[in-house]
Amino acid sequence: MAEREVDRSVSQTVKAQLALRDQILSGSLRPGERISELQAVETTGASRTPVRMALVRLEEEGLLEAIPSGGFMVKAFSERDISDSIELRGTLEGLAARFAAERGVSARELEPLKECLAAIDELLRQVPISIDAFSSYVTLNARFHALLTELSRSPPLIRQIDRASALPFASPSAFVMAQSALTEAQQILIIAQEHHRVVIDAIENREGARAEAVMREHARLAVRNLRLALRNRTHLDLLPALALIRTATD
Amino acid sequence: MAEREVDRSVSQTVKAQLALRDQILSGSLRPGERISELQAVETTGASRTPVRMALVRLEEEGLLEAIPSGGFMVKAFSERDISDSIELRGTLEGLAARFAAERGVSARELEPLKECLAAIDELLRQVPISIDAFSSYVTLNARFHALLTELSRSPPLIRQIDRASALPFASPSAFVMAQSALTEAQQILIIAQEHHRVVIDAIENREGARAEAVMREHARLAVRNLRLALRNRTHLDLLPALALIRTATD
DNA sequence: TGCATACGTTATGTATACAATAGCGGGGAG
DNA sequence: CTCCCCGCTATTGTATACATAACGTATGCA
Repeated sequence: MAEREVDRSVSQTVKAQLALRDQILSGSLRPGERISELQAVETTGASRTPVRMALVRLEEEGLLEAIPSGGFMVKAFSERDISDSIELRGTLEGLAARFAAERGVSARELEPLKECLAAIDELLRQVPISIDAFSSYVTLNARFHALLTELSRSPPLIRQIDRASALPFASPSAFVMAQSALTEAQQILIIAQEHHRVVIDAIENREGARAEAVMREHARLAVRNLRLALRNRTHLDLLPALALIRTATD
Repeated sequence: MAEREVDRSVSQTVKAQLALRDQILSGSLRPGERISELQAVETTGASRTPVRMALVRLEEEGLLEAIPSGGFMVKAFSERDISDSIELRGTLEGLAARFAAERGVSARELEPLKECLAAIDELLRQVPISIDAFSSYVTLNARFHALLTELSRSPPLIRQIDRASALPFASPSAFVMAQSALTEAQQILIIAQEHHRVVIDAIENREGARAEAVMREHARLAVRNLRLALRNRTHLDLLPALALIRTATD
């Protein structure tokens, strides 16, 4: 271990996990490909023990699959898997929105969400939206959804939604992007923004059923757009997550 | 490792995971208590590496919580956490039922579910139900729910439901039991059985919305019964899972 | 020529040794 | 008497050595 550079600021396990996840999502490791521990040790700089812990975590996270005879391989997802995951996440977010509405949320708690909303409005104002602005949108959208989830005040639900979001394709906005050119995508984002606005309103007025319904519709919109996107296959380069789709069988 | 008895039929990691889960659910390890690796090594018979892997898996499973300064502790759950988890699971099962209904299921696939149903009917016929019969019921009920989940044909959803069920309190029937004496519990089981029957019927007739609704109602019933059960505190000895409730704050 | 078996290589599963850190207890000083 | 600091101990994080099983290849026999 003479030349091994050890970064003590973060644990080796976390470092390995991040590095491996990166490799998977960037496509360096292809779906179905077996992950060699030895190779992972070389590329991550950690030793076998933390690498193995990282592999276990990534398996639980859903990115890897255990091979019966031993070791792990990168999981492959069908288009159906991905659209189901989006709907799944939407269903859970719907529950979160309902919990938030039923349990009551103070105006102060809604503040950050409204700020988020305003920031997104600002981004969507420019037509056509720029790539940079779109990238900001993705971040803000993720923030909005995370904040919304928090409003449920339900740790088990929040945890589960995190898990469902772990697979990167759970970010609906990225798929919207895939659909077509930016100007067309923007129209869809504007509809999505409308959903965001409605869910806030429903929560404010403590209308649980409406809050839930709109989040589910929100996900259904994302699924429809994913379908279209995969037909068109434009801007797919913006979607590292789609590198995980390799299976033809559905 | 002279005296170490190694059972080569299952991996040490799995063995350790099962043993630790058992200790947690049986209450040998109390919520909030730190799990010592060394101690776990002694009680499980595996060495530190597989024990650590097991701990990571149990953390991902939700039974353990990582301590910032290192190590793991047994997670504690509030009553709210548990009822939310039941509702969460019911929501996911509702989605599964809807998928099954919408995507279509052959009569042959429904066969095992109907057998399960019949077996449960048989058990419920004797009044009052015996403890043994109740125990069989728990098994059969779990089987029914697992089969139903499978019908969705959606690997991501199935996976997520498994995760949501990992926490043992997700088994609604066990909570029903907690409510009161067996004869009273039996009445509730009969209602639950009616739900089972309706969901099968809805799936057969491809009524997605109805299938989903009944599963959610099924979960809501379980939540109501949990609330009652915790007021009455009878038969709690049948509920090892409740050993996980320790927090007074909700 | 093709298949089966045996051997070797390689990778994973397991165990343990080593390193570092956090928590605790004791002792000293204010 | 109390509080703070230093050092020790116990426990986790990391690295590596060892065991074992699987896969591939080569060789021999049918």
